[in-house]
Amino acid sequence: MTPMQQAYDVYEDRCPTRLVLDRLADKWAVLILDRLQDGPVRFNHIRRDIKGISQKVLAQTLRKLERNGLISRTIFPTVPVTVEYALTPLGSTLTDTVSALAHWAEKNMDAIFVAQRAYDEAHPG
Amino acid sequence: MTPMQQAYDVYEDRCPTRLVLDRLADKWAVLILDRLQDGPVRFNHIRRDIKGISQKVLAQTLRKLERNGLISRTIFPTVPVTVEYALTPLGSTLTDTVSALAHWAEKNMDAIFVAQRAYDEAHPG
DNA sequence: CCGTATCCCAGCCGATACTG
DNA sequence: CAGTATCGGCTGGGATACGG
Repeated sequence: MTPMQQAYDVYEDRCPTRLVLDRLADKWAVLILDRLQDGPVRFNHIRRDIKGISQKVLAQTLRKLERNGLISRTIFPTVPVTVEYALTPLGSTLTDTVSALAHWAEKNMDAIFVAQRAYDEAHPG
Repeated sequence: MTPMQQAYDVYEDRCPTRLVLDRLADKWAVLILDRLQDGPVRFNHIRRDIKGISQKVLAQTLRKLERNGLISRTIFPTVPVTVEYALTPLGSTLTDTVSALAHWAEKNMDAIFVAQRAYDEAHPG
């Protein structure tokens, strides 16, 4: 049994890899992390930049990322209130790691699309 | 706008990173890929090793991985039939990349759990 | 041995409307 | 500006049963 499998048995739903993957799997999470790489950004600024995300889902996703210590939330008592989101050091190291995955994806996307077409032709219906 | 965001705009649901992430996000996918690292394995062998997965979900997940060219499916016309699943070269390079993520997760799991506890205490209810 | 067919439910996500 | 409340659709996954 490999470490990965053992980890899953031991931690069950607390397997570290699953924990991280579940966070990254959120439809907009990686995009949000990416958006924060250049520095702190306000809520509606993110909303405008990431086209198609709703207020609810943006708030939800930000909460999850915050709860896992990947981003920070800072409130400025202006009128009206201003809130800034930023990568934590932890979140910053994660985006570095995710970049490797993104590079793999870009490098191999053609191979994946070829495989998909081949599979779909070989399995009609 | 960063490359990642642009990629999302251009490819929409065909963004390479999302494509890969969606595959890895399947609850059992990474565990299956991990199980195949030592060589080809038969269906029920995987099922036994990965405790808790149902036949339906195992079959489903294997199909998705196969469609994306990450694993191969070989049928031996024995009686009863034997089927072997194995990592493709493409799948093998992906698991290498995923290992980096798994290492990050293990290395930082404590920090994540601390963040979660802190968040939950700061946000009761 | 290797699957598919069904039914069911929890959770994600979207749209819309409303508030400090 | 930065959210919450509500409703509703869709899909991933679990349980169970059946077929080649």
